[in-house]
Amino acid sequence: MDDIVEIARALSDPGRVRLLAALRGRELCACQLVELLGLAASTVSRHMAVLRQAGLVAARKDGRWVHYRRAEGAPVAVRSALDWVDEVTSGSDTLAQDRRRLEEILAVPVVELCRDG
Amino acid sequence: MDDIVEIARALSDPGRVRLLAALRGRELCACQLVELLGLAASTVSRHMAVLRQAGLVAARKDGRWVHYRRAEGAPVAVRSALDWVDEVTSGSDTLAQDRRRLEEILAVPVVELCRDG
DNA sequence: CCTATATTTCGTCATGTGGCGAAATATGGA
DNA sequence: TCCATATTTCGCCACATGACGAAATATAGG
Repeated sequence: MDDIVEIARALSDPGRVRLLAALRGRELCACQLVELLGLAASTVSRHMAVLRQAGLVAARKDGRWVHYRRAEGAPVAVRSALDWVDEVTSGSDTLAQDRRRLEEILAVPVVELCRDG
Repeated sequence: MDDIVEIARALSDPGRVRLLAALRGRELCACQLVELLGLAASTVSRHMAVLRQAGLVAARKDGRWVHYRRAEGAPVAVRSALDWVDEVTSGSDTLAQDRRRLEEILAVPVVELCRDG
């Protein structure tokens, strides 16, 4: 039961749901996520730690950058939670806006994005 | 998105998950839920208010008693959330214990249960 | 009408959470 | 080696949350 509660807790914040939605089908580095949410890097880092702790996302370190992606081969609780998020977030206006903003972010080289903010 | 977050928040407490699990396939009155969780009546009442606010359960007043049940004909977000809970809680030890305890509680007439606590 | 009782609301307290900036920790490159 | 920079950890503050008991609110029944 604790795992369900932990997963639900991870999903009980708008920022974290936006992060999960952004990570649908792709890998993003921390600075891209910071840019998307418009929060302090430390705050986003904490959010990602919560999502990782719940088993929803995985991290891969590549030099100075950390790339996040959704968990693969995760237990059923996690997988169905992610499916639930996808199913339910399809009609959200905020997330549609995030998707557009993400296109802009992805157009900028990562190095430049991080340096200039 | 707000609805997802609200649902997730409602599920992010062990007591509330236990309440939802107990309400699977049956209606229970407040005092039975109080007895099951072993918390103060006021606390359980607040939990039920949270679950109701999220659209996960409905209440029916019958004289002095209030009977709670899972929401029916609810939006997709709610229905799939409940499915997720059922899917994921099947192997929980705490909830198995709750089911046994619930059998005992159901064996006692409601009037007597409320009066004696 | 008055009492008993089932439930909710309210006030309070301890604890958890989300935000930030500053400091600490890597790592790539000069 | 030393510097720039990407990320995390830490300390702090404001606010949300969960617990309780007491008080308020129904309602059944004498």
